Amino acid sequence: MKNVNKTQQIAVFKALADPVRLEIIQYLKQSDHEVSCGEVGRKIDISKTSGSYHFKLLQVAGLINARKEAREKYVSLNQATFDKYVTNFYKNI
Amino acid sequence: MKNVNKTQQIAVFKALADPVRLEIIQYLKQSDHEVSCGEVGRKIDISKTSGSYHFKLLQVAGLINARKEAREKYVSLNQATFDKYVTNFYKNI
DNA sequence: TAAATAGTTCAAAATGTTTTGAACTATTTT
DNA sequence: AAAATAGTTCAAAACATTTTGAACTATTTA
Repeated sequence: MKNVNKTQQIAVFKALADPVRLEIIQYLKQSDHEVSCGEVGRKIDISKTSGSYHFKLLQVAGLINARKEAREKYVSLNQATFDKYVTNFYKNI
Repeated sequence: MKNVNKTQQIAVFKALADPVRLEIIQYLKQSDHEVSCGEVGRKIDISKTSGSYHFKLLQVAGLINARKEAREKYVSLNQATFDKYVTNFYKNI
């Protein structure tokens, strides 16, 4: 695999292989600006503990950018990771 | 998600989220012609039971085409599925 | 026709992931 | 200062995936 880290490649696909996380990603894409974890969690109706778990996984995979401001954590999609590990996956195998 | 089946979308990412299956896919891509399950299994050194399990998952996800000829099963990548569910994923969210 | 080969199926064991609730930290509001 | 809000951490429970070996079917070779 060209230029990609195999461990991250698998973390990316694992992160995408879940309906809750796909909903999160969907919401973040259509928001197209930073939103708080709480806002996302409310919209897709998951507990805050579960949200915390899923946001962490997405973050470790590099699929989201996260920034903590005071009490709140703001997240947005990291397009570069999608490009490198998803969009260009087939080409780079 | 535009034009994609959510259940298949998740099956695709689950199928890709495993090191053994990534090796299989890698081998199939560089072979660029049909190869038997046995040949792949030998190259990446997995038991035939395990191979059978992984090839089935790839097949159910639509990522490989499979054809049984007599004793042997020949497989190849299904590029259309990669295009639709992986390469175009971000665009279609 | 017996033995070998390719692959599948099944159930059990081993591993890994996700959800839950309680307890926690840090910040903001009353 | 107390209460409320946003999010994290932890351990346990619930659930899902993967590996293993034995038994099986079907085909080919000796």
